Amino acid sequence: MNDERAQVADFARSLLGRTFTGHGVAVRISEVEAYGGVTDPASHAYRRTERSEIMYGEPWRLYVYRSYGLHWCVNIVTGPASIAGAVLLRAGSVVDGLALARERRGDVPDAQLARGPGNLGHALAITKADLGVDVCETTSVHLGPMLSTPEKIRSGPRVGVSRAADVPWRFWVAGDPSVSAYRRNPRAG
DNA sequence: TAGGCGATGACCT
DNA sequence: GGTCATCGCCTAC
Repeated sequence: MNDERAQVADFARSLLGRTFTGHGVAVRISEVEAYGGVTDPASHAYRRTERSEIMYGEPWRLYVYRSYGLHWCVNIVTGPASIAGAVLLRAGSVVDGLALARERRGDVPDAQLARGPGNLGHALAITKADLGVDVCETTSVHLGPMLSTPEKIRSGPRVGVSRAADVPWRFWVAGDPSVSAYRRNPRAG
């Protein structure tokens, strides 16, 4: 089981530096969080419900959910299906479609266009309509190639989760200005 | 069927 | 540093 959990963390790290395109805007991924599925109390897949069902299926699918009624958060299902792992895309820097991203996000500094999971989803115009798409297919939402290997990857506790908050499964590119600030969930103890 | 709560972000002091 | 908007989903009744 530990090996499978390590796979999810490796998957998360491997996404850093890759591009992710959503409806005409592309970002270079700078921050992610890994969720270990059935063995991870912080994961939506910890309980198998209709919503989390997609994480028990094929890897490379998009899992989109709404947070606090306002924000769309973007996850990539990693597999293996036996543990229902997924990786949350938390932040990135816009590398293509800058004008469109600015239009969607309004008057904010470029480094903040896709800073934080809600903002990233907004900049890429990801909604529930994109739930379940295969990100390896070159459609309006897809995962692109590695732009450049990140020089230094750092890790730390995940942001905002109230359970298993001390598991260091947040990974980010050191020094990247688009990485969001760490904030601990007040319920995490 | 009702109530509680959250993998957030923006704005306030 | 603290507060709050806002609504879909999950759980308990």
